[in-house]
Amino acid sequence: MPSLQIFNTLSRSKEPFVPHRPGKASLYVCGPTVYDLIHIGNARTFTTFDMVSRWLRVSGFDVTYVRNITDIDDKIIERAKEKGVAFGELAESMATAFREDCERLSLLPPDREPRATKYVDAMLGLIATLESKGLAYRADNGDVYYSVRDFAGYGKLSRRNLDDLRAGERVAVEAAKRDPLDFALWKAAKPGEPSWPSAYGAGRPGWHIECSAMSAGEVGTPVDLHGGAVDLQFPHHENEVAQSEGAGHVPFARCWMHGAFLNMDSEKMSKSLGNFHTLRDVLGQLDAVQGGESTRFFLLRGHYRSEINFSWDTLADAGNTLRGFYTALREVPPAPPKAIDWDAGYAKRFRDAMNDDFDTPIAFAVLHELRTEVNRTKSAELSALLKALGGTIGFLQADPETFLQGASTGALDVQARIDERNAAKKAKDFPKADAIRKELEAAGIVLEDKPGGITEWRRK
RNA sequence: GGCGGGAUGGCAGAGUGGUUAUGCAGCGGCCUGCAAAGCCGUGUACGGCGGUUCGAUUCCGCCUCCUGCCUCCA
Repeated sequence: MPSLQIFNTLSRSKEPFVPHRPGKASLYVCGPTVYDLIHIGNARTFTTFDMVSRWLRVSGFDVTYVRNITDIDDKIIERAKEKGVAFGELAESMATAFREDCERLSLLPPDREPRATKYVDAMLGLIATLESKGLAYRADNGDVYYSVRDFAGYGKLSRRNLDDLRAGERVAVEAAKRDPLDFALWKAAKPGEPSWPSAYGAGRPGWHIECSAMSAGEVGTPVDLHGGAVDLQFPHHENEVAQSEGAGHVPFARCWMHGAFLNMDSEKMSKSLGNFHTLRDVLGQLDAVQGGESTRFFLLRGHYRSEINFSWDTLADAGNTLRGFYTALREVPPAPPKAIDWDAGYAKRFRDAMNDDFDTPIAFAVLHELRTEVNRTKSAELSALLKALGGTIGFLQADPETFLQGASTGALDVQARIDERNAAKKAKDFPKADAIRKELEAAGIVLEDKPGGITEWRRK
């Protein structure tokens, strides 16, 4: 049986997944900085790792999934100031919004969701260790920096040569740094800013140190899998490695996973380009019942290491495809669930695809073939298998009728109109029956006459 | 300047040295009072130029174009 293979950024190749402790799997994902609502690109990354954590569990691992919340950071301070609220208040409200957003996409809550503000002591401990090893220094401005050139392995994750980097090209270099590439571990507090007491004076943690501290604190080192989107590869993850391994946690992570971007019109989303959608914007345009899973499907039907392009058309396309699955489940009600036999047929092919670096496009192709066979054979067993396989990565668990009928039809009493139409049909008044069909279609409702005089309906 | 990803049929999206996934949309057929759903059938697409090969979309070289990172970034 081919075991799970994962593309490791460290080696730039697929490797068998072998956790540090047999049977256990630890997964640490860099979570949101809670200064604003998440956008559809963030949603892609979190959905990817939700899929990963589910598949690890299905594969039999005892999984500990950690996804932190960064609730102290420059952007939070800045945004809170603009809004005239305490930084903690803003962080709390955005964390709540994040939780709601995750639910809409059927993201399971992680096992642990540590917050940076609860880890300040651990971060300071780490900084002290780095200082004692000569890897950190206190600068004249009160900040504490990591001395990048003193860590021999710097650049090994992102494959960068220190001398090739163009530090300061886009952002002014802080004058207090010994080397432009050094990064802040601890920032001295400016007046009015939130701060914590420390041996370096009042201040707050730098951006990268929290993940080093929280990962080690929650699951120890090495963590089996550490994930995020590609943009975190450098500098964030590179700096995490420098901090943790510099402090003696070697290796910090056994396998690094990086998800590709979701683009807008083939370009990276960014606020300055104005091509930016929050997840809420997107879901707000979609059917309230179908939108969440349709979006999840849209996000996972491409491979996680391939870029995907956002457009309303492809989103709608994903929704159509998903409806096809639910139609099959409606027409052929699944038999009671039972354990999946992974050693044969569709399940084996599905598993082999997922085990090949989470190849969801192939996995869905298998599901499509299974769907066709369900429709052809009307087998309740196969229908149950379809639902079960979909369920392993968080799909097809809704009631088919509920899903297909979508959100509220408002004041329209669909069933009353169907009854009227059926009466007309019985009286052979086909013009009237067709008029009712057209009227409902104009309202976005499609009627499907079934044998035995039953009429079902669904959202167009 | 350094390092990286990619160009596949109308769209989305895999994969492979030769039988060229899968889906959505379209078209034809069956079914239906008409539809819808479903099933069946249908589309010889792999950026350009060379090379290796009996044979390349798949390997190699060059070129063109798109795109990412180089301390805000999912």
